[in-house]
Amino acid sequence: MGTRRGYHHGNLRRALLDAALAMFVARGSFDFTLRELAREAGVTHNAPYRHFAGKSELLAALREEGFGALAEACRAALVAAGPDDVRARVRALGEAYVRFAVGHPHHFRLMLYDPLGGEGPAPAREPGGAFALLQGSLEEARAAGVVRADLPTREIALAAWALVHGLASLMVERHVPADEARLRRHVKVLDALFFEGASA
Amino acid sequence: MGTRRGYHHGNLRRALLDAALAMFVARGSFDFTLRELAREAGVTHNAPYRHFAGKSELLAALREEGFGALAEACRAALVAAGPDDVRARVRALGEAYVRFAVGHPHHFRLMLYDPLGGEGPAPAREPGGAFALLQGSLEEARAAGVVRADLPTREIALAAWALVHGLASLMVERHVPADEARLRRHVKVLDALFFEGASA
DNA sequence: GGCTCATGTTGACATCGCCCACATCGCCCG
DNA sequence: CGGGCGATGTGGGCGATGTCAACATGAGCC
Repeated sequence: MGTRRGYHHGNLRRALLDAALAMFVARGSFDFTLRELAREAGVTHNAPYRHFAGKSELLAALREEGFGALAEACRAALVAAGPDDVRARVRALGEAYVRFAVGHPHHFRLMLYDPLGGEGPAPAREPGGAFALLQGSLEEARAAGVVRADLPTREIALAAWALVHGLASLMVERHVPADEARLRRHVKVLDALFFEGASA
Repeated sequence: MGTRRGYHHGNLRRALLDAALAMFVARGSFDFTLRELAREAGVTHNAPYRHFAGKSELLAALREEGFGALAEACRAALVAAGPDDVRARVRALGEAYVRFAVGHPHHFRLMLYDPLGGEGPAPAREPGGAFALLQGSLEEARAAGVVRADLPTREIALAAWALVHGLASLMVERHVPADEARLRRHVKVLDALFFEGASA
């Protein structure tokens, strides 16, 4: 990790982010200390301030990374699902979303846990474009005529997002055991709820 | 608030909890300080330790209260919905859940945000019995024959919970604007997804 | 080769969490 | 009714933290 060669570290920013992530994988919480990260990186207690204005800014950077990773996971799931079966694409998306959350619970929590910005105007930031992907896939599916026709696409998209995000959240917070079987069943339910006819 | 009459405060515990709640309504975060709460309550920096072993224990107490309040809100919604229309009962539950979250975002966040307990065995704590209520209502509905028949009740219950919890979470985290219209539409979607035939 | 600016260091201060011993007071029991 | 005891709050202290300001170092560019 913190293999510095001389006076300068080389890539302290990265090292700090990694240390922070490792820190709250070890504990369950985000209450690490900046000085601790500095020590971990082999640097004095003030070096981090050259890269982040404070703890909150460091967390924001991590959050950003998390959003990126989630979006990437979703895109990867889409290409893995192939372009043909629009219905399978939606399922793949939902599954990837939950799987990311369960696989990176700390990142997911952090992303979820923006400090509320002080009640200001709603930022309306969305988790890494995942919702846009989902909405797009649902539009494909609708165009293909497999989506149930009694609800507008926009509402279905929000419901699908909530369904998936809800399970992810419940599993990450361990209100529901995060086992594979449950995940698969949930995706099937999602399929049954939003699509018409038997699943593939 | 902190109207103490003499050496003793009278109800410091309550005062501290209220102060803590007020504190992260003011800011957006839980990073208040115990000393600050003590000042707010008009006692010295060590008095809180007579009531809570530390900050985490105070937060746990608040969480507990939140769970209680949520369960109460759900029960109230059930009685308000009346005993007859089992389908309306489910809708009322979902609506109450989201409404609670939107109405008490800090409490909801706090409840959501259990420090992960250090990766130990899943506590499987459920948000104030809300899930049990939902499951019960869905069983009523199934017995009445209004629930879609192609999915087991257990799965439907989990999906309904996820759907509702997901929207609550998305709204609290402001990924989705928390307006009334959206809430109502979402409840309608929930109804359409899980029940058969047109809604009342 | 020297300048400059980003990066890291050193020192300092107010504050925090938590530990200690001590003070005060409500309340029970004789 | 009065003494004592346990619960509650006080005061002081220690190590650690976040953040500020001044200084040191060295990489890159001319």
